[in-house]
Amino acid sequence: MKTNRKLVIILGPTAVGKTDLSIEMAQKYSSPVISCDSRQIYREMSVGTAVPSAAQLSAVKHYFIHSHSVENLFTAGMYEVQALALINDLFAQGHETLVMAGGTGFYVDALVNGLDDFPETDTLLRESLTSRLREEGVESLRLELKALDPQSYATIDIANGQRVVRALEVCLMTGRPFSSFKTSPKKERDFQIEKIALTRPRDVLYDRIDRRVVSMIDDGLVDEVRSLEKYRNLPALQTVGYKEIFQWFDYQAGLVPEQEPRTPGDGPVKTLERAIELIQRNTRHYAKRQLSYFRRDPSIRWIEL
RNA sequence: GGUGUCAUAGCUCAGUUGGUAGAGCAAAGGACUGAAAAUCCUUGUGUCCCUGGUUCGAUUCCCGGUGACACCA
Repeated sequence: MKTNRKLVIILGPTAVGKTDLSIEMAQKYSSPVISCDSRQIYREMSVGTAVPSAAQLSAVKHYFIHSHSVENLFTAGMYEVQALALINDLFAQGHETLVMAGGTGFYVDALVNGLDDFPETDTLLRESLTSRLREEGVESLRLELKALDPQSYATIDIANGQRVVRALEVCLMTGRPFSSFKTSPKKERDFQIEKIALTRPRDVLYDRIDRRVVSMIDDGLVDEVRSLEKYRNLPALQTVGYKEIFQWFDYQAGLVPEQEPRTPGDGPVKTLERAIELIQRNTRHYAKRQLSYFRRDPSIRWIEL
């Protein structure tokens, strides 16, 4: 049963200009902005995640920006639960239209369609599977999955170590095949959903990305990354803009063994300039993946800027 | 000015004992059910610097040019 309450979701690749539009629309509907971004959610990260400016944050109330800590694992499942609770709350307070914005397609899907109910992740089990993946390679984990859950083995991307670990982890934790959890139909939401994705010509988008990376450096990205050194192995820090600068720190600290660079595109990160180039490149790759994620969703209305 | 080395994909380079070529990176496309800014898969790309010669056939060998680099003056 849908009401005439509506959630407008603004999507698009990184650096396309979602923030400006989301604030404009939020003001139009007297709505806050509900962020849907897997990295801006962390309060320890600002420069490298391009969170909205202080002025923007004070102009409109934002949720899920700087709301969580990198110290605690945050997942799409948690986003589904927390964002849905917030949305229901805001509708109950009388909002008719709510504005959501962000670039994490998986979180949007979790919110819109719902995820199946899997048991809570066991961090230790995951760590042990991940180190097995690193030491033994995918093959061994793959065979174990084939025995425990042939259905998943046939369905999931078996070349993707992370996916194999996840499926196996659920099997081992519950004694049930991972695939047996994945049968639920899409969840119905009792409000309307409108998805709008922004896009720009590729060369314009890439140019915006390149510039933004340079301005992040000017805004103190290197210091921010340095201050997060103790967190560098946490999932939240596996982020474009942070990974590359950590590599540069490692090189400066002499932690990178001097080895023959196999290819020019792939040596140690010796200079800040090189780190910047890599951040720009990896951000372009990221934007491309976002576009490819959004493009398969037929319910999205596209706007070319 | 002289001698030598090199010139191949957008970039760095490999290769063809003479039968018009291939790696990495870049680029493009794709996947995605609790790490998703993560992770994984697929795919091209060419006046082989230019003229002439030898040859059935030259990117490959030879002559000459041009350019880059190194050394000697």
